[in-house]
This record gives sequence, C-alpha cells and structure tokens, in this order.
Amino acid sequence: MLVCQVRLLDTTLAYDRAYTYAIPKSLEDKAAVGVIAVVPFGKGNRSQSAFVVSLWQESAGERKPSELKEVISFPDYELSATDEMLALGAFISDRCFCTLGSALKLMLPVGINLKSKVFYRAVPSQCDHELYLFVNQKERAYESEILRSFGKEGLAVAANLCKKGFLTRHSEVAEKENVKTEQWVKLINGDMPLKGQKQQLLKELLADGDMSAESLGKHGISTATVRNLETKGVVSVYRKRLQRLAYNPDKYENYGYTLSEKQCAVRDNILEYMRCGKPQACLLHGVTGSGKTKIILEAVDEALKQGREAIVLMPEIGLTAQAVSTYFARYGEKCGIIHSKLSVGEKADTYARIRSGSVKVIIGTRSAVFAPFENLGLIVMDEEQEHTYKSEKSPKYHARDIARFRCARHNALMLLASATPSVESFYKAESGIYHLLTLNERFGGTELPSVEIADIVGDSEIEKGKLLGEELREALVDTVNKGEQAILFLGRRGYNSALRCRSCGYVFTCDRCSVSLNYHAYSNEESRRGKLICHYCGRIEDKPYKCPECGGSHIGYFGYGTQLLQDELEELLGDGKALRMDTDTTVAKRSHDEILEEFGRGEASVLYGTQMVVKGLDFPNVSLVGLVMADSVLYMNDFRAPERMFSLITQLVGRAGRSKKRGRAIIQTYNPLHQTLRLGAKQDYNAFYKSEIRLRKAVVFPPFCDIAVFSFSSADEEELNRTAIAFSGEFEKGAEEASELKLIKMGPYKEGIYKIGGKYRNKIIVKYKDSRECRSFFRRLAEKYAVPQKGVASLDIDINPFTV
DNA sequence: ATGTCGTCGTAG
DNA sequence: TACGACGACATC
Repeated sequence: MLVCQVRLLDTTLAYDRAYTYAIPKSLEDKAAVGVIAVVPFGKGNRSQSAFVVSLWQESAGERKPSELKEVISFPDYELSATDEMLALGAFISDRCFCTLGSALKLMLPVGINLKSKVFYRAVPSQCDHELYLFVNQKERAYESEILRSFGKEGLAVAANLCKKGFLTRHSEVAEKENVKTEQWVKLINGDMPLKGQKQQLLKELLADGDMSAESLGKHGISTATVRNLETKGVVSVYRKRLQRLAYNPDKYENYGYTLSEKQCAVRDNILEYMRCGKPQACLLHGVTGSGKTKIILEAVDEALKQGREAIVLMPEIGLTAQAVSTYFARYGEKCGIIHSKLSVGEKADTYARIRSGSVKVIIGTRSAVFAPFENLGLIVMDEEQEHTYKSEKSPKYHARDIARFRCARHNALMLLASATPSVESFYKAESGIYHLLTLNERFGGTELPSVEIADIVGDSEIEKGKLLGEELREALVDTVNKGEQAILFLGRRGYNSALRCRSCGYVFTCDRCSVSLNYHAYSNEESRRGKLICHYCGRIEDKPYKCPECGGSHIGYFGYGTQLLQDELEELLGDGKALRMDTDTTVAKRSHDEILEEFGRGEASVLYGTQMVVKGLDFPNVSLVGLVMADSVLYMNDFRAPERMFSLITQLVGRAGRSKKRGRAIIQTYNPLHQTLRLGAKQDYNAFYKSEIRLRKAVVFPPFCDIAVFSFSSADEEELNRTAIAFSGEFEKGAEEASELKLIKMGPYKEGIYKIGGKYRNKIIVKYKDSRECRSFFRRLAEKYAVPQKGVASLDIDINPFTV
C-alpha cells in the first residue's frame, strides 16, 4: 500500500501538522513528493488541498486499512513543490510563526484557486421546499449561492434537509487554473485578391505579423470580417495564452557604458565570489551616481554566462521604471517582471515563462524573491535598507532572509546594494559576515549638490504659519525664473503625534530612549489621554505647559497638509506650476508615469509629495530639492528614524545631482544642529554609521538583539486586556524557567493607533537573541494563542519589524 | 476552522 | 421525554 504524508494549505497553527493518507491504486502513478493532493479532512470529510511531503510503501499488515483515509485526487496542475520550496516553506514557518501552508502559498504560482468549497445536490424525491427546488435546478448548488439567495438561515435549512435525506452535502477543491487566452489572427494566404476596404486593411496589418482580435478591433476590424476571411482561407484564427507584457522591450534603448578602474576592481571581486562555487553575501556600498547599476548588470551577465539565473529586487517597481528599462534593453525576452500591481494573468504568464526556461532574469519587488528558478546564480537587492522588503502581511517575511536561504541552497551570491545601507547590514559587512565593497567616487565628474540646512527657528514666514521658509521660497523663485525645476519632499501626511515648542522648536523626547514622546490627545484610556507617552519604555508624562528649553508656552503638534503647500506654491509661483504626487493621486496603475512624464516634459516647475518623489528619478533639469520639514521624519517614534533620515537626504540630494549645473538641496528644520542632519548634509555615511551603531549598542537595539512584537487584537477591549495580561504572565513564567535565553519583555502597550477597523490593539515587545530555543518557546506560545478561540484576543507575531 | 458528540436546560 | 444550545474535542 502506498502511503503519503501531506501538509494542508488552509489550516490554523493548532492543527498544522503532517497527516498520513493512503493512496488508492488508481492514483499511484500520479503520486509524488511536492504534488498537490485533495484529501478528505475532519469528521465531515471536507475536501482540502494539501502538498505531499513524503511518500512510502507500506506492507499490507502494518496497519489496519481503516486507520487511514484515502487521497481523493491529485489534480493536474502544472506545478509541484520542489525540495527547495518545501525546505523554504519550513524555514519561513519556523521564523515567522505561521503555518507551513501559508508559507508555501507565497511560492505558489498565482491564479490557482485551491480553496475548498461546499456544495449541495438534490436527492430525487417528493419535496416541495423552496430550497430543495432551488438546489434541484442545478447540478451543484454552492454554499455561497445559497447564502446569496436565502441568507444565513438558508444554510440551516440546507443542513436540515440533508438530515431528512432530501439533499446531500459535498465539498470540492476548485481545480481551475486561471489561464486566460485570447483570439489571434494569422495571415495564411496573402495572395488571394480581396475586394473590401476592411479586408485590405486586415491583410496589410497582418503582413507585419499576427495580431490579436482585440487589437484588430481597435483598427476598426470586426470579428465578422475576420470570420469571413477565415472561411475564405485567407487567415486562420487560433487561441493563444494571453501575453501581457507590462513593459514593451522595443521602446528601451540599450545602455552603453565603460567601467572605471575602481568599478572594474569591484566587479572583479563580485565575479570571483560568483565563481567560487560557495554561497556568498556581499554588500555593495556605493554613493549615489557611483555606478552601482553597471556593476549589478555585470553580475547578472556573469550569472547568465554560467548558465544560471538571476533575480534583481527593487523596493518599488512603479518608481523605478527607468531602472527597469535598462534591464529590458539588455536582456530582452530573457527578462521578466514580477510585482504586486501586475494582474493575475500577467503574473501567471511570467511564471510560465520562467518554468519554460525562456526567462532567466527577473526584476521585481519583494515577492519576486520566490521566482521559481532552479539554478540561481545571483540575487540582488537594490536599496537593501528599504522597508518594502519586509512583508506587512502575514507571513511577515523579509526578502533578505529568503534571499539568504535561497543563495545558500544554490551556492549563489546575495548582493545587497545601497548608497545608505541599513545599520544591520553594514554591521554584518564590518564583522566580515558579508564582503564589503565600496564605490565612493561619482562618475562623470558630476558634483554633489550643495546641501544647506535651513534653520527655520524664528523664520518670519514659518512664524506666519507657512511651510516654506524664507530661504526655500527664495530658492524656488530663483529656480523657476531660471527655467529650471524643483522637487519638494513632505514628510508623512497628517501625522502629528510629536509635541514641539513653537518658539524654539524643542521636541519633547523620552530621555531614556531618545525617541520622541507621543502626545495622546484622543486616547480612549483616561490615564493616557492628554499625556506624553514613550512607546518603547511605556513611560507616561503629563503634557507640559512650558518648554523646558526656552520657557515658552506655545506648544503645538507637528502636522501639515499637502493642501497648504499647494496653496503656498500657487501664491508664490502662480497657478499650474506645481504638480503633486502622493498616494492619493497615484492610485491608478499608470498614474505615476503620467505625472512623471508631465514633469519631465517641463509642464510644471515644481514636483512635490511624499516618499515617491525621492526615488531614483532622473530629471536633468532639476536643480533644487527641498525637504520641507525634516523634523517630522526625525522624531517619528522609531529607532530607525535617523537611518531613514540619512537615507532620505541622500536620495534627495541625488535628485538634484543629475544635471550639468551644480544643484542645491535645502533642508528645513528646527534642529539645525541635529547630528543626523549634519552628517546627512555632508553625505558622510561612515561617520553616521559609527555614531548610530554606538547608540544601538548602548541601548541594545538591532543588530545587537532581535525584536519580536506580539500584537493582540480584539473587538472587545476587556477580552484584549485579559488575553494580553494572561499571555504576559505566561511569557514571564517561561522566560524565568529559561533564563539563559535572556528575554526582555516590555508591555503590554496600547498600539499607537489603538483602534483600527473596530478592533482594539495591544502589543508586547520582546528583545532577545534569535536561537532555536527562543523560537521553540515563541512557537509554544503562538500555538496556544495564535489560534482563534472564543474569549481570547487573536495574536499576530512580527519578528524584527521595521517600526516598533 | 469546523464538524461531531455529549451534557445540560427548558418546554411539552 | 425530546429537542435545541452550547462547549469540549479532534482533525491522518
């Protein structure tokens, strides 16, 4: 008897383990490790989808046949989990405390629906119940249809009718692969004389190659015309898997370059790592404009030359269209793209092209790290410090960890690249875990823009409540008059939790954590309302009446809107001169590009907005960049705030440094002496890193520890507190018993935004050093709490989150 | 999550 | 005595 173990795709942690099933004789030849199986599960034998993880022959006497259920089917998907996928899934579920199924689903080609569905069938009988007649009308009446037509009680009635024998209940796993095809038309006999105008046009169009029926439609050719010519034997119609190329390779120009001596040296190092046959990790620290992209291209070339594949990850594809075009120009058809804004069909196409071996290079965002290559030579992470590499949805994996795992398995190179590496990665490079390669020369002799820190304390415009201080206003007017362009960056919109003295700019910070205190104006909890709270140590202070620095009593929040800036810019420069780009204006897929193209054509003088304006955009006519309010970034309650500030300044400065003329960068702040700003202005990463790592070490933050955040949520506040306190107690007990793990627990704290979507949220923060023992301790807790149960708030675990 | 089974309470 | 509600329990 052939027997297999499977892991379910849809489970909760509580019952996430291997289950053993017998394989019926008729299915034996389809069984293999990694294939998807449909199995009956639970008392009701609901159909569930699962991956086969092991397979063996058992002699008949070994166990009673009744002990095992049988596999229902092995659906014919063109996919099966490789050993690597299964191992990676186990790795993810171990680190992220999620089920193996949810980890494996990350790697599943998109467009496959594996959800189990319940349906009813009518038993031929004399029953005139409304619901019976409804079910009797169709082959299968799905639970969802009954729910739609009869509401909730319909399901109860259905259960009743089953009991009485009028209906039978079944379940199935949807086995449809979501592959879309479209009609294409081919010219097969061009010599035949044609009369009609439309027919002539069709022939001409097809002379250059096949076309889809849809695009023929755009030329005014109806399906009737096509069908007519098909019957005459002039054209043939066939169905083709929809190929939706998000980017048309034709429109990209090849990008020629030569490497400097220094760049060659770095390149040679990288090639050496790629040729050594062992897994390697390397941090390429290159200042803006030092030619990192060229080096990455050479590394990709090497992977292809070795007959291996490469993945190049970018923080956000929509913002790096220029970079993407470089890859398309160079690798053409061998290049594919994966990111979250692609449609299901587009992703399925790309996966299919990877599987067929025609795509060797994948450019993409976080999820592209799972691209199903089987002979990887290289994984690049550009701008490796970016938070977009960490998933915000469970499983909350970090692409860097996945890259490390895959590179280890493929003896490949993990190449992290950045102008401002994360403190963690630079620390690893310094300690010799990663090879450190540095490019500190800008090529082409372009000069770094001058960076000016504009002190806005006492600025007459700012005191009037304006966002643009005297210096920045002047510079803007000057730039526009010269016919040049400017980019303005605003901090996060409408986020105003830090308190500031309006007279001297003093920001209220927690002296134990050197982060800003959060002012809780509208806390739901009496004891916190109107108080200043530190989210790291939990300390609570009364709202101060006067500034401890200057004694002034004008104390206010940070916070401003883009609208205000719009008004100011219009007043200053005239209507239609400023273009806004933020999440509100860029919900549509193409909108980014449209805005950027408009700006690129010079239709506006100023581009302003949040994060997106600072990403790798090259506009040679931009000679001024402004950071409207540095302080809002600096005092976000997060230990990574300085790191992000530094990175932000670097990127901003980079935007103004692309032209022949020397650019200017102006940073408005109430804290002109803040060290991060000063080092940022000087673009002295090494000094910044040194001071930052010293601080992290002193207060024990990553890389000197790991951080686990246990977040609870519940619609019932009482239940939330009960759970968090119970968990907290249990945690302390466990931590005491295993004191060698050196766990430091903080909290429970209320979440900064206490209520979201009707749910109250709480969290416990734990500092620890990752180890197998710690993970198994956490897992024990997770299995107990991260399971939906009545009277207990639900738990979510985030390991090393980006913001704490 | 989700079905089954057993216990308990209330109406008949 | 009978049926429904609710909680414990297990999921190959």
